[in-house]
Amino acid sequence: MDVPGSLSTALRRGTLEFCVLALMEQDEQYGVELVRRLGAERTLTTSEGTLYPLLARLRRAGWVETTWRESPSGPPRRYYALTQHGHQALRHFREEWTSFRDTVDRIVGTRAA
Amino acid sequence: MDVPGSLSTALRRGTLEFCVLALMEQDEQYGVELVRRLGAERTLTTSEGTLYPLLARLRRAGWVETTWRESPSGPPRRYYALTQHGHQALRHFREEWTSFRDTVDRIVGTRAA
DNA sequence: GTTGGTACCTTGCGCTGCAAGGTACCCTGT
DNA sequence: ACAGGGTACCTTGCAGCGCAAGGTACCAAC
Repeated sequence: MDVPGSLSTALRRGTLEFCVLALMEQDEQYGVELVRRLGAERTLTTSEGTLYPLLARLRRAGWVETTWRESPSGPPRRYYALTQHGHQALRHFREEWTSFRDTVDRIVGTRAA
Repeated sequence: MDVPGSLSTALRRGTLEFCVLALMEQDEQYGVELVRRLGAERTLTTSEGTLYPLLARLRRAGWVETTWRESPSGPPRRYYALTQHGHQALRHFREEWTSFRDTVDRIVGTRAA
């Protein structure tokens, strides 16, 4: 499928994970809310089929902890919050991303003004 | 393997392809030379096992054309040059990348100064 | 008690980067 | 002539991630 969005799809790889961490940095978040917030970003729009396996990986990596909480209306939600390792991973990503971004900008000639 | 480079590995996905196109934008290039030039970029270092399949995809996509040329010393080289479709794809990527980059910068808080 | 909304998760697929391995050309030295 | 090292091309099999599609379950309202 070469739909226009497929380019973004490839770009998301390896980045989405840390965007999700960043979204949980301030306050704990639950799955559907994360899908909604990512959906608000054209280039990060994704589906539950992507997000839940991703969240499971974050849990297995020890980067997030989860807590079940009642919902004001509807089934209970599983809330995700960063652990210390999660904060550390996010810091590491920020360095790695900055370096990567600058390199790509230089090579493809899209350096920010 | 969680070697430090594995983070970059994931980031490369979907970007490396267009960095290669950009490297061929001015002058035609051959495989080993591309590996060398990418190797000079810490965050883009890759191997022939990555590059040759990638170049084959670019050819199949009609983004590049190739020409065999004699080498001053050693076996002949296959040179790659962008087609019109290749230039178009690169232009499209520049827009997509810029948008993606800005979104990630905003969300993870790494906006360029 | 059925319908619609919310919320969680899994399965199977395709694509891409990688390590490792393989083939072949060319020059130099013996 | 031929062995060895450098150069150059390419393939195979594996692993990881995003995705579409499908599945389960809770809750409120009618």
